[in-house]
Amino acid sequence: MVRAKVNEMERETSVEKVEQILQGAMQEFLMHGFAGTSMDRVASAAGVSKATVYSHFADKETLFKAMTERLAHKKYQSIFGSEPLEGEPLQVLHQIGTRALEQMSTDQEHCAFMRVLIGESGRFPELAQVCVSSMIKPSLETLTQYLMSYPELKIRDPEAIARILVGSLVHFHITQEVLHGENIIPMKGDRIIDTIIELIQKSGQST
Amino acid sequence: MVRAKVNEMERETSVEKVEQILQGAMQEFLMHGFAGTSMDRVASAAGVSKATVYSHFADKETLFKAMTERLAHKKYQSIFGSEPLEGEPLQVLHQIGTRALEQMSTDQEHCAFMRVLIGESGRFPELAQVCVSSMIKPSLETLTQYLMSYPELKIRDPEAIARILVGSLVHFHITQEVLHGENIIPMKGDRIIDTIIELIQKSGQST
DNA sequence: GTCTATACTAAGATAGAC
DNA sequence: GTCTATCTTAGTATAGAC
Repeated sequence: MVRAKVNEMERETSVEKVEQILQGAMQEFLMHGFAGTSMDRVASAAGVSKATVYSHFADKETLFKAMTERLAHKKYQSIFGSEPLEGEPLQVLHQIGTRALEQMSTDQEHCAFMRVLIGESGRFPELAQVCVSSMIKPSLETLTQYLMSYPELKIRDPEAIARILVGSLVHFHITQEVLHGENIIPMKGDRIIDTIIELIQKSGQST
Repeated sequence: MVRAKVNEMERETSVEKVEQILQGAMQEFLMHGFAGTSMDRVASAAGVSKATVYSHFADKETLFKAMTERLAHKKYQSIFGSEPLEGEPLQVLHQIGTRALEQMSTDQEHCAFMRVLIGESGRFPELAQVCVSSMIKPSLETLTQYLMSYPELKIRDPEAIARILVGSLVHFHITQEVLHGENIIPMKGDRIIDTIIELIQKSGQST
């Protein structure tokens, strides 16, 4: 009885440490990238000793991968995890776009995550693929499914439209916030969304 | 006379070295990022000693910035430097899109450059802005001007359309090649281009 | 201007005490 | 399981010879 309790507590303590380490790792890796991050700083940010970090993660690379995969899942949830919207399809698309832009520009973590993911994709190709599978693919599929469920929109290639929609918004985010272009090529994000919706709408009317 | 000649030769030798160093720096920085690159390897790749590198560039950061700015200019030229296309506007747009996708997917350097630029944009915000000014802004402006010069296309917001066009294609490149998603979410780039052209065309017909 | 050799610092990883 | 202290390597930058 007592023995079991102790084991349980030990396990919980350990889980807490792992959580702390992942938090600290996230903070440092997101800020400085893989090569720019030192294990000393990770340990310090996590509030544990460096040896403790190494007792839970074999090496820097393992820790980095664990951190990134967890974050990919979290980021996908934060954009597509909310309950599905109901209503007129074009209006729903408008809301989805607005919500996505809002999410990306509000969340500083998202900016940092994009930098690290893309920046390290050459040295960690499998990791980039995990993120494609767990974030981008489901996003595109969800959107495609939605578009296909409204034949009255008369969309000839829903997959391509989904890519155009996502691509335009993500690229807008990259130019404005990730690359700090807000003051150089200023623009309201709404114009992108409005224009795409307008294009989709009119393409359905024509012919 | 002789004195001038010697000066000239010295200067040329020096310019050659600078060129070598920038070449070596490009190779290393593009492959390993800023923090992941060592000045030893840069010197080695350039075929000069480390001290020579430091005699031409104050420090690692200065060298990195010089390399990046030069490359930004080069990349812009390679996509928008070719002579302007003539012909039916929608067909020209199609050619521009195809050429851009072709360029990006053929040129391995472009992939690496995107990784570094985005990956380091948090630590080098001014550098990212230089690239926005010298690559993205002129690209968008050129396209916008082109779209505006054909009022028969009946484009309501040319700037937004330019962003959608560029954004869709660049994001496609990012998902497929930069993030290695080709086998996870396969798609022919032509579908993106065809669909956008179709949308523009139909939006002009409608109403 | 360019090289070799080196000073100095920081980083990844581990040994050994508790 | 966790910590402090330490080993070892590697990296930035410079001094001094030619």
